[in-house]
Amino acid sequence: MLAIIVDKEQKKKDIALGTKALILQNGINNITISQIAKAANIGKGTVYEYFKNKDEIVFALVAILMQEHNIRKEKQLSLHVSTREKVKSFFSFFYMDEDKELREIYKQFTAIALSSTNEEMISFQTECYTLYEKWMQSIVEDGIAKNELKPEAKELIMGIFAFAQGTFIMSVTTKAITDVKQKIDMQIDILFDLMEK
Amino acid sequence: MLAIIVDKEQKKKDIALGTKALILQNGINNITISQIAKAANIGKGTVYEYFKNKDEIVFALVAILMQEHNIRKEKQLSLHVSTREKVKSFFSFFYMDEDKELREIYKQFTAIALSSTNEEMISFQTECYTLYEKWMQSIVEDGIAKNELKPEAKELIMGIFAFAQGTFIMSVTTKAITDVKQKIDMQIDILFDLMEK
DNA sequence: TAATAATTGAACGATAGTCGGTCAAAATGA
DNA sequence: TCATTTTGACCGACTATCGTTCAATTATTA
Repeated sequence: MLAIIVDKEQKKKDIALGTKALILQNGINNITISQIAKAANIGKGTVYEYFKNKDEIVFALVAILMQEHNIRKEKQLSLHVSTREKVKSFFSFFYMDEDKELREIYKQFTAIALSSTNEEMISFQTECYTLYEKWMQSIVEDGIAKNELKPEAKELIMGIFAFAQGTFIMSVTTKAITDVKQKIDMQIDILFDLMEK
Repeated sequence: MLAIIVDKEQKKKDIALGTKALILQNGINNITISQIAKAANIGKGTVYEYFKNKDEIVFALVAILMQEHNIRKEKQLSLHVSTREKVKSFFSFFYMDEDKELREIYKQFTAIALSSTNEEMISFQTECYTLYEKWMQSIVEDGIAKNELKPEAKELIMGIFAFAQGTFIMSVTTKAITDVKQKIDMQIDILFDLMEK
């Protein structure tokens, strides 16, 4: 009765990852579905069995890479001891060389998320934000419990998240911000100097 | 020698403003050049006499509206006395109802700026950022001179700019941030409580 | 072999961008 | 003043491209 059951989710991942290099090099807006199909070794029509359109491929790709990133990040965070270093390490995504590719995909995804109003994309971003919020809060609460930080720190910390996000966007869209690491680290240092007991 | 001399810059503005409603309602990606031409009461070919593509129209539009906004903002800022209120007022762009339309255009423009690498757009954004940086610094230096603020404030303030930018992006792309005004005002209040002498 | 899943690329439709031509205003000059 | 020339502005039919659909084909399993 049943024929091959292809693991649709796995195949989606394979296709998305197969087009990663192409998307990184040219940007999703500068490549065609035919190119994508060729890169993923499938027919043009097959692309549409798995994705509604080009944007969804970037979405799938960012979701895959983010998930991998989150696993790495969680491990990375556990390596640090001081609250300040944990927080700095958390935001290293925005400048570390090893995350360069993900940043590029994330940039393109942000552009898509800003121009379309896709409920799934919003949910995904919300989930990411909520996860990071959870991490951050546990880091800070830990710091407060250890008597390293003033209680006001809790409110400020999520602000750093928005700050880093904004710094990243501006580093891409202006010439005013060249050294993202310096910018983020400095802000964290100033805030911690104010927040520490 | 010359025939009809149309003020090209003025006409560009007229066309861009003529399509404003259309772009606000549907988003630049969901309208055609033909619709744009019709909205601006010109032929399709004429659009290309003034703009290279659709994205450039959004760029022109955001530039026009930003300029107007900056004039309004400068006046607005002069109405406040306390440094804290000046800073709050500066960022009201991100939530005030009167700036709603500009925010929508700005959102679409940001999406474009993130996906294309257009030197003119980058220059424009850099100029805007530089202008705001100048304003901000003069506000803060004033506060420091009046002995309202600690000298560290200078470094922190531009951080609020990135913070507001990031908050705006996240309010659009997630469900996690609903009240942008509350978020921004709160952050400014906490920071000022720390920065004030 | 039958039934269904998966795949495919040719065909379609939409549209961004081009191009040759038209027009009217301005410049020329007699 | 007025005929002629020049030129900028405007336009929409046309073209090439590309996203998307779908009928036909192939692969797989029972």
